[in-house]
Amino acid sequence: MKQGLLTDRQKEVLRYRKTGLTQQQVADIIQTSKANVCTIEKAAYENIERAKETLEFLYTLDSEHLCTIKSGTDLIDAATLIFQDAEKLGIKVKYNTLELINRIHDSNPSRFRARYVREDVEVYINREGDLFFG
Amino acid sequence: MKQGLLTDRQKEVLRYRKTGLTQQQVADIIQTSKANVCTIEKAAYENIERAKETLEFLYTLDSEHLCTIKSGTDLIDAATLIFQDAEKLGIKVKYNTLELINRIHDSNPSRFRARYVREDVEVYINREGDLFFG
DNA sequence: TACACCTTAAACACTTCTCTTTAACATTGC
DNA sequence: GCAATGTTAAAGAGAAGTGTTTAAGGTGTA
Repeated sequence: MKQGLLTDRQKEVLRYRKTGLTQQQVADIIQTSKANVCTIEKAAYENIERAKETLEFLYTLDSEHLCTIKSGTDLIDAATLIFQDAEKLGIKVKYNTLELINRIHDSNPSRFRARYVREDVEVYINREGDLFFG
Repeated sequence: MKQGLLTDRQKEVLRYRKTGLTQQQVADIIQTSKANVCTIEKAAYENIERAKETLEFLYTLDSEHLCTIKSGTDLIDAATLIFQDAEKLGIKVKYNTLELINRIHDSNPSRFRARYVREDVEVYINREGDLFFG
């Protein structure tokens, strides 16, 4: 079984690139074309994305769906909604309003503009009162 | 491109199993053998491991290993330990104790129960004092 | 012992990923 | 313009992962 998602080739490229080398320089070192370095690097980042998505799924696995924050909602109203729905389930949310709003926003900043939600956000909660946003 | 590392089949099995069903019951529902459910479930957990290893690699790419927080440690003691070890390396941690505890906890809430660590957590630090937990 | 539950190994068809080359296109800075 | 950097698409060979069956081996418990 492969260790991690990244191949040796992909790690090699990422390490060299991290030191500041250009794709061409890396290509010269590992004896291939710069186009290939680009492809390998891209595949590596796609794998990293997939790894993140996988762990997100894990979080939602021991959580249950709490509510959906509809597009256009004000973040402050969203927080109120979350507290209400959590209370219905008898779960105490681990965060206060300010922390909660920051957490929602940080989960994927591009989904918000100013205080407003731009696209539906699914909210999950576990028994400890942790929240996840999908 | 597949979304995440897990196949639909693997997620399906994990979800059913999470509800408490036996492998045989899941097998009946998804119309296959219990041996196959076992195989799929195992593959799913291997994929989850690989996802974790992948992100660990990412952290280590521009960070170095700082310490390991042992299972059973109190989060407050963990924070103290981190500050001490960072000082040994001559690196100033970017966070105060409260922020630090929140960051550790948020890195993967399921690894904690109340103030205690449920499984070992690897801690990485970079020259800017950013912390990562694997 | 018998039963329910879980795990493992081998084998197979099938699909997907990986690395590679080649050739073209986009962006930036001189 | 042109040189350097990075990106993309198409195509192919080889490698790796997936779901499946069958058959055997564990573990725990009534």
